[in-house]
Amino acid sequence: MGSTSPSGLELTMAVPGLSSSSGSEGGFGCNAGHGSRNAAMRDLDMNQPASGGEEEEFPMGSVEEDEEERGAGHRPKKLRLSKEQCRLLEESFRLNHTLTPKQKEALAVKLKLRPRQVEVWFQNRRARTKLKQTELECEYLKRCFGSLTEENRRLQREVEELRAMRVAPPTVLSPHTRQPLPASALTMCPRCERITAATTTGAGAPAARTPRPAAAAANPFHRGVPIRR
DNA sequence: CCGGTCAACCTGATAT
DNA sequence: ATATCAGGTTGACCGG
Repeated sequence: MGSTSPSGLELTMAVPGLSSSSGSEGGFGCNAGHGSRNAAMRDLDMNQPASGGEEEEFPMGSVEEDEEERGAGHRPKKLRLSKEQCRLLEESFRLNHTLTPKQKEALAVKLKLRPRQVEVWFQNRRARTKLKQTELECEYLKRCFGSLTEENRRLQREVEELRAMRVAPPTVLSPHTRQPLPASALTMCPRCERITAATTTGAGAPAARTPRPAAAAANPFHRGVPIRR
């Protein structure tokens, strides 16, 4: 739908290429919710006894009022936290994702909320942060899967081509004995792209090399991987 | 505390 | 302009 995702969650993700956000902006919902949700509209909610003009810092209707409604058997009208309440909650969440009972109490007093409401807010915030993070990880893994699948397909094709070509492995002579080495004893030097005898001492001393076949460019032996048969 | 869920509330799109 | 709808957000609750 049209709504831009408002969840400006601060996410830390152990996923390459997905660095966590700055965390400075936005926070979780509240007035940031639904993109352009304007404050005028928002704070005319049940929290506000319709005070015109400037936003009230901590709209009441949260602490005591809903007790009766709860008793009456239906949910109390939904509380909407003010910008300021959200800001403070976000701020303390940034400092700490969990609250000690003392902190909870203090924050509740400061925000004119019940400690239970503060507690619930933190629980929801943790849960939704985690959810968002999981979604990101999921996206990342999907991309990984995609590129690995593609790579796999490519390699399969290469194997098929190779099989079709039926190329004989190059003959490499031992630098010591001047006798042909078995293919299993050969590796491809990734640096110089030469086939070397794996057993050769003296780092990468290039072995005598047979001339490249015509299709050298496409020669799959030149991939920097050990050559096996 | 967490995960799942409910339900109030909000927004943008579309129909009338 | 207004009503309606679909879908997203978020405060609250429940069971484990």
